[in-house]
Amino acid sequence: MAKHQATIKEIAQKLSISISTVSRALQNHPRIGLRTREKVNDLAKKLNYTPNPAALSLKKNTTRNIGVILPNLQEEFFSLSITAIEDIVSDKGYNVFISQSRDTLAKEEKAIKSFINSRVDGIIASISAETYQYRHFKELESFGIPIVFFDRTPKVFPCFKVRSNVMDGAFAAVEFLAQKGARHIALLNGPAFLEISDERQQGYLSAIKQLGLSTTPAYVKSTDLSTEDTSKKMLDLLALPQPPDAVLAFNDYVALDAMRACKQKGILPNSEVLFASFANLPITTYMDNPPIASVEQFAYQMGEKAAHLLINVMENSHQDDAEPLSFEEIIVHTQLIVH
Amino acid sequence: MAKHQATIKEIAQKLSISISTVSRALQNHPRIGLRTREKVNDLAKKLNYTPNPAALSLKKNTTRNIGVILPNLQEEFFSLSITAIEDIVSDKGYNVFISQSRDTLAKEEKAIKSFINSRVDGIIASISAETYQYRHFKELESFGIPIVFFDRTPKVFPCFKVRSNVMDGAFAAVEFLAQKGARHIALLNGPAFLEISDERQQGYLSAIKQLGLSTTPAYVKSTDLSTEDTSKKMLDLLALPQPPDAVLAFNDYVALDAMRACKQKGILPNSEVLFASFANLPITTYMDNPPIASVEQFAYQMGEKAAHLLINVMENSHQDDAEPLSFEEIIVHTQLIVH
DNA sequence: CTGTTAGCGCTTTCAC
DNA sequence: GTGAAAGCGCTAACAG
Repeated sequence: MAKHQATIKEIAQKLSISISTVSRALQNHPRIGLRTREKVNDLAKKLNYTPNPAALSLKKNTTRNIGVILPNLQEEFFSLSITAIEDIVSDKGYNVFISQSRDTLAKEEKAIKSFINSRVDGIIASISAETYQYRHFKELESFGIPIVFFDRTPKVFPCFKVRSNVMDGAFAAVEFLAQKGARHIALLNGPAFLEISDERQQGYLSAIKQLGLSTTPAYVKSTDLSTEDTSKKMLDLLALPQPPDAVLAFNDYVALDAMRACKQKGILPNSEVLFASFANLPITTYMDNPPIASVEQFAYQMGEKAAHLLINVMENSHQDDAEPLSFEEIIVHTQLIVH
Repeated sequence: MAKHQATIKEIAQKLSISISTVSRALQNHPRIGLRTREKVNDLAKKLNYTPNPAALSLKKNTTRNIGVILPNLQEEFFSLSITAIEDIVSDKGYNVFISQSRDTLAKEEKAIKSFINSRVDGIIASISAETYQYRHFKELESFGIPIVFFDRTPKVFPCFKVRSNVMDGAFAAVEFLAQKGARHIALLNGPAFLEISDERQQGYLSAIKQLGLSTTPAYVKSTDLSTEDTSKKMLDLLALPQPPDAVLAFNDYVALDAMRACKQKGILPNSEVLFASFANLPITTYMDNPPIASVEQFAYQMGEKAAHLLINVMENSHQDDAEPLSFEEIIVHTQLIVH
């Protein structure tokens, strides 16, 4: 067995025709004789020929590879969305490079650098909990590499995004907690420079207001998403003169960490303090006492949308004549799931 | 901003020297003048030059990309191990393509095909629950693409593998269950064509024997790892004339599914039927009633070993003079963790 | 110490 | 309908 992939040249030699004829035959070029075309295709199949992507890449200045940067794959939300991305783009003949930032800016920057060096055709990213500046993302522009942000989208700077309607979700969750009797509802939010933290806060505040409840700045905490910080912030809430009787958490993991902190203080989650959160992860269905409600964010669908959007942008930017697509924001609806 | 990556040619032109001089300067070739070398390196840095991987690939017949095929990333075991793989190989300048088989043979075959077409330098794979034949893996050989199997390794066919010592783990788990008072211990095992299912069974049987307990073939079930099949097999166990008072499950997810099936039958897991399992996944620490013990398999370390092994094999196979490495099997120790 | 050249695998004008 | 040749970006003999 030849430890070797067949080339167009070999096919040409074996068939005593020219390389260009083979190339054209393989592409079903109309001006190639039917007989030649068949001969070539047959031999190609027999030799397991597939074009060398490096050669194509050099020629077409495109790699058919995309990069995906996620905070971490241990979170089911992200593993679900990368599954969707993989499903969509592999259908279109793209391969997926994976890179986890593990919620550090440094790794995120490294990932971007590495993807630039690899000449990926595009990137999908969900930013790290530490990311407060976007220089590394801006750099992509100078290389003409499109990027679609996904779920954890940056504030201020205009870009392609796919995120879910967490404002509505937050509103619905607060409403539900109030309905369950809560009067002092706290928000255990994520990092402040994330757009989706803002959205949660807006939904939270507007529900509080509309329901005639009250809140104070001390009821709104921001965790860096680490177990330690989440615990700390939860304990801060519990130490308040008037501790909350309900907490809306940034996501299910934050809720779980916060609930554990409660238990350690001898406080029963969901009886003394109600918990609601975001993501509605499948894994919580195995828990005896999960948050009483969670805002479903449809991770898989979000991944699909992000993938489709990126493909659109990439295919568009390939035609030099076409105007660059203007930045687009896709908002996926949410749905409060009561457990 | 030029939507364009700098090339060696541009550098050469701007510096009025030849392309090969630039190439050599960039590689710090000894026979290049210090002044030239500095000039080149400075300009390269200024232009953000990085070599085009497609060109290198064509030249060196190597892509610096590896492929990883896993059943699915939702399982924390696999997301942990891919993290390790990523950490190790990216350090060595490799990129990671990801592909999930979702426990189907068809997707696994597709992934292999796609990786062959992409000319990956090597593959790490954990086989699907359906994989009973290895033709697709064997095909890699004819292309000289090395593969390292990982955790879910195939039986019979010789290859590079990294797996954990689940036999010892199974033994320890059964011993623990017996110590907790169990006398009728069942094994809810994984797919039969997996080596690691065999190992579990051997450990289980030898512990049963050594402890003077008894078992019957009806106490040994095999699930295809789907929630449905696991439920069914658990219900089968419960329907036995003498239902087991303890179950050793293939992994934590299987245990959780089985425990849920018990609850649905009104049977309290871990009081009427004790559960132990494999993997010891971090997520179970959030559960109020997880399996009472789980065999830690050190997913991250296993990923590291697999990555190191693959790198060794790849770097060795590059030197045509070198003998091909003979197949090697790395066994990672396990440790029973009591919850 | 540096330049010229061929070639990795492929597409695509340009020719006939 | 088919072939010759240039070129994508880079490395590595071979020459000097």
